[in-house]
Amino acid sequence: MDYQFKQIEKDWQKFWATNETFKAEVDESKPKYYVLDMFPYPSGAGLHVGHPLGYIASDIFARYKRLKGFNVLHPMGYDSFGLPAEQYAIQTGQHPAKTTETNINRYREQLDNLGFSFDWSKEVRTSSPEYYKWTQWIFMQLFNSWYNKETDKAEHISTLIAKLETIPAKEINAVCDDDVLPLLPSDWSTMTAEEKQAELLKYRLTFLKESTVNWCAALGTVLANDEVKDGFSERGGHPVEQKKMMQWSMRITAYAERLLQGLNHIDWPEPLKEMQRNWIGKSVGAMVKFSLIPNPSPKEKGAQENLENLNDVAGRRGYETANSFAWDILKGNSKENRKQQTDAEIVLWNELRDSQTGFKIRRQHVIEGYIADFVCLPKKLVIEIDGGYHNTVETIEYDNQRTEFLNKAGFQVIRFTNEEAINNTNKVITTIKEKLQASPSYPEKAEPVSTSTTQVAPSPSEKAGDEASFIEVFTTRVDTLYGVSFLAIAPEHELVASLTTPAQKADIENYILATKKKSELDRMSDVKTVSGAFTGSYAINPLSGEKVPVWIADYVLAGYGTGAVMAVPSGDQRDYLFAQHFDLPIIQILDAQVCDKEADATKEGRYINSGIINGLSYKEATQKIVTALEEVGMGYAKVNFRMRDAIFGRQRYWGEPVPVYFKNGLPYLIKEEELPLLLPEVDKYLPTESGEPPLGRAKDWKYQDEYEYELSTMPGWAGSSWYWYRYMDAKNDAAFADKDKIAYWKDVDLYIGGNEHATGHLLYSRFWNKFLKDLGYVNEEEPFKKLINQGMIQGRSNFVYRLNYSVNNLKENLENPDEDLDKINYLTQELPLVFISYDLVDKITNDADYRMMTQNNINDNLLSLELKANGIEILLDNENLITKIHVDVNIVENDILNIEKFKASRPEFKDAIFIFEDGSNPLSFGEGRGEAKYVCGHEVEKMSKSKFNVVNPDDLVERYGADTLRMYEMFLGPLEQSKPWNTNGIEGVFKFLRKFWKLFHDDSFNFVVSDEAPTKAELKALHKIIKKVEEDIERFSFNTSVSSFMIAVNELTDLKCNKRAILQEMVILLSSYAPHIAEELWKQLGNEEGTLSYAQFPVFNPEHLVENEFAYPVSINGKTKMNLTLSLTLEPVDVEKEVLANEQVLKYLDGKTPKKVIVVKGRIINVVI
RNA sequence: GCUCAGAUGGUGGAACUGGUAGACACGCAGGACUUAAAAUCCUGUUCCCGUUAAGGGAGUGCGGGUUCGAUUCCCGCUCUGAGUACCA
Repeated sequence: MDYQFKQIEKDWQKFWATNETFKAEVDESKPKYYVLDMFPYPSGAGLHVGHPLGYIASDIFARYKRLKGFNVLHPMGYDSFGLPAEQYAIQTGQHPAKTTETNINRYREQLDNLGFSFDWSKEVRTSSPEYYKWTQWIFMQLFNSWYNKETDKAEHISTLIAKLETIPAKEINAVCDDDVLPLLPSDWSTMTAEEKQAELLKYRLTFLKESTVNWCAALGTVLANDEVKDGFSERGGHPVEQKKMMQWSMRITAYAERLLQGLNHIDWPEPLKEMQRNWIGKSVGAMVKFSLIPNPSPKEKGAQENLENLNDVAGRRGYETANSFAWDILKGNSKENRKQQTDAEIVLWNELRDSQTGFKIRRQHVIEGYIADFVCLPKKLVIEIDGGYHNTVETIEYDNQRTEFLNKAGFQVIRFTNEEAINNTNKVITTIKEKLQASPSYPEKAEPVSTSTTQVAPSPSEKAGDEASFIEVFTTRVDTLYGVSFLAIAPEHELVASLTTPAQKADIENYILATKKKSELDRMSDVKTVSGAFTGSYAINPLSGEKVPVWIADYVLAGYGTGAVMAVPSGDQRDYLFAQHFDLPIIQILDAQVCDKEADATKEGRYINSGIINGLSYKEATQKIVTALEEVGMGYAKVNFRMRDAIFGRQRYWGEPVPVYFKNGLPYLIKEEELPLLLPEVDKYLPTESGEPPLGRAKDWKYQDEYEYELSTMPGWAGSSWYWYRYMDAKNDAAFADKDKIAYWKDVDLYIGGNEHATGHLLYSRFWNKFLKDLGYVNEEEPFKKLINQGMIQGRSNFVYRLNYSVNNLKENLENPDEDLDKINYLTQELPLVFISYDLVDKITNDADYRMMTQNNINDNLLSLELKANGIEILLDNENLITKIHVDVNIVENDILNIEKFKASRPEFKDAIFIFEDGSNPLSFGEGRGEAKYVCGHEVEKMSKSKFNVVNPDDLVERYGADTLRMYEMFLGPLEQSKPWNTNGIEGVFKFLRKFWKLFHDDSFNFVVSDEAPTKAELKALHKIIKKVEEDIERFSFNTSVSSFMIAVNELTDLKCNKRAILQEMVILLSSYAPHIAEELWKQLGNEEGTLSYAQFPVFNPEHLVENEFAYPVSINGKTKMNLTLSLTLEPVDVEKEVLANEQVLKYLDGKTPKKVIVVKGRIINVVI
């Protein structure tokens, strides 16, 4: 019989399932090997042709390792909690468990179709209670643990309590929240149980904390940072906003350093490791304090706090802000000022008080951060008396700004000098009276006290008295400290208000406003524009003592480091641009630095202009500066991480319930024996009316009928962060996996999956693994020793090109317009669509003659004589000539459209006509005459239903069989490389398998294998492929071994080889790639059924490849000219003699003597002339 | 912008430590078998010059370099893809 792949594949899939051929149990006599695929989320769409790529590769490897004598664990399961099932549940009311079950069954069917050697007895589903019981259990362990920096590992919370009982909390070296109390053992002992519980929460590895989260209202859930793209949810593209919520978090930051270091010891693709490094974002640097120079106007100290209210007074509504606090301070200041009045003020006050002018005048009155000497509110007139010091350029400038500001606020300002007020009091009073009378009246407004309290107000201690005396910055280049020419702080920085001098108030205010208006997106896309504003304040460089200005700039992020940077224009490009733009100094600090055009961040050379480090190198300088800073208490070395703690709660139904209940607002774990905490039933999968998560709908769902359970569920990554351990012992009821089994299987030797998990799953998994190791439950520091990212399979879309035309029905030419028009409409409606072959698209677009010819042709063929007689004409639409339409790739073969199927695919295509590729016959009807073909265009796009480019593996299995599909997917190219799917080459692989089958059978398909001894050539062909396949699999180069198989089979076919000694070995070699056909032939060869999977991989014998002759390529000056067959026993010297004696070579030499002859034995000969 | 990966015929790709570039396969062209089609088999297929042949020349994104010899190593550039986003 011919190669009957359908029957063969069905039979063997059944055999493997019934006999549990691939069941793996602990077997100390064999070395273990663990091959794992990143487990799938069973979506409703099923598998497309891209999904199995990694599974096929891992399956080949697993089967290969079995043949090599390893005990292979190769399991599969489902990450079955997740959003899509829940979305579907919300839409249809179906329980997500039900749809999940349906989807899993479909996945399983598709996977079974491909002949994978999974040990299905170990299948897991994260959504089954037997599984999530242990996810909850691990959560409880995390809750009961803290991170001890001294031992550098997680420990049970009891060791922390023991410490709190004996030593001050300050001496405990823990990773914890910022706000832990500085407790003494005596404090701890007097605390109530609840107070203790509240305090311990700040140390636990999973903890409740108010966090800013990415809230997606449309999805009704919180998203992780990596689920948000440009302010929109990755899934569904809904807007995401920042919202403060009480959230469960995981203290992954405790492991930042270990997660980083671990990367150096695992065999993962470099880009993936790089992504994790970036994500962790370690920067080694120093904290440096810059002292602030007190504000130039102590009189108005504190006034600036009220800055933001300016907008209200000026009639512009700014953002809401709070400043009752500032108001109080200012009032305090103004009272202070009244006690210290100048003589001039006293004189004037005597004339102005008690409405002597006819208007009520107030003195030392606060107007939006300024204290006016006198003011008449109903007339909005300010009277200022300038003291003796009001004569320098600066103070004049200052006064002008002050006037300008008050004008903006709607006030008129008149000024008198001290002298005028004292010596010419009457004249001054008259002027004031005149001014008052001339001014329009305004209703007197209430004192401007804002009531809003949303803005974070600095704490009182920061403001009054010791108001921030320094700015702290984080820097990774502390060696550049002498190159600092300004400080830049984030516009949101808490010191902005107090640093701003009155003169700069308007500038700063406008800048902050402008910054706020810019959306996140603008700020990201508009990186190049330099912007900022000067606060008017100065700070002091702690080592050089230089005075540097403090600016605000939006390139400084409030959320990173301290929200302030020391700007070194010579070494940092952003600082450089900023300095250039605002004309700030650029100080060169290294002799090797070139910074006349742009910043140069070099660490090379010796320091200049750098005080104590002049002449030193980078390393010495860094050390010296840190030491110097530490000595004066102005800085210290510090490591910063970008990674934040992971938020661990989702306001969702379809996830693991958190095993926690609340008593008096504090969280407590349920008892371990109460696990699993089952997901309760709810009537709807939506939030409650009060905005609580769906679990809030569960009826009578209370712990011990009394206490509220936690209502959020765990995020998608919870279940997948430890699943590889569950596979080791999937059914265990007493532990997440048995200790002995964990000790045997250890870790995953080969992990294959897509790189979309780079910073999510793979980081969290490593974190949980390290945690479980700290507690002694597992033994390996890293869970996935080797990891391969399979490339994405993209779609390859096909297109047809519709020619657009219109009908010109010369209505006015008709004899009987109404009647004829009906007829015409009827007839023209029948006109078919016209499609033009892809290779003619350019021609018809650019070639007017061809276009005209085509139009005539269409007219001739499509219009009846009657219509033509009536002046009806078809006109090509030159404006919009061609419409490109996606066509289902499944009715296109090698870019040639199957016209029959195309016509049947949609009613409007039924009568379509085609302009075929041959062009000689520009318009062809029907099925294509003779050789005519309709060629489709193509493009690489995402594989998706809407693009009609989805290829379903089931269809290909149906047509060619699983073995062919498996080999073809590998044949497509290197596993790691992304590539578009194209079914075009699959025939070649199918032919190969049939050819292989034929080696065992005669022309009438009778099984004919001979027991004769193989020839030398046959052995050579065999051992060549043994070597090649072994090498290829070991380096995961599956595509090249498929080619080699083809070469081997071609060779054996040419040799007409049907020797058992060769073919049986070939069967074993091929069995990991094409297991079904191999099993069938193995059986036909007379072997026991099912033993193939555990047969011995053929042993390579190099003797069979030894040659005694070699056809040396001979090059003249490096260009290959000819081949020369010589014995391999000849040494280079003799080879050279032979070469130079050769006639052909002499011809090339053309009488010249070669300068040099290079001979590489068994490789090449090169003659240099 | 930064980081990483990549660029080879009409197409997918091969060439592993520098040693015959284009293996293997698809497609295409021609042929055999067939009443015909499918299937199968055979031949050719990097480009250019040479009618055929013999033969010659160019050629692995571009420009240089190292070398007897470079797809492979080095320097500079262009383009494509991925990740990241003002991280101090």
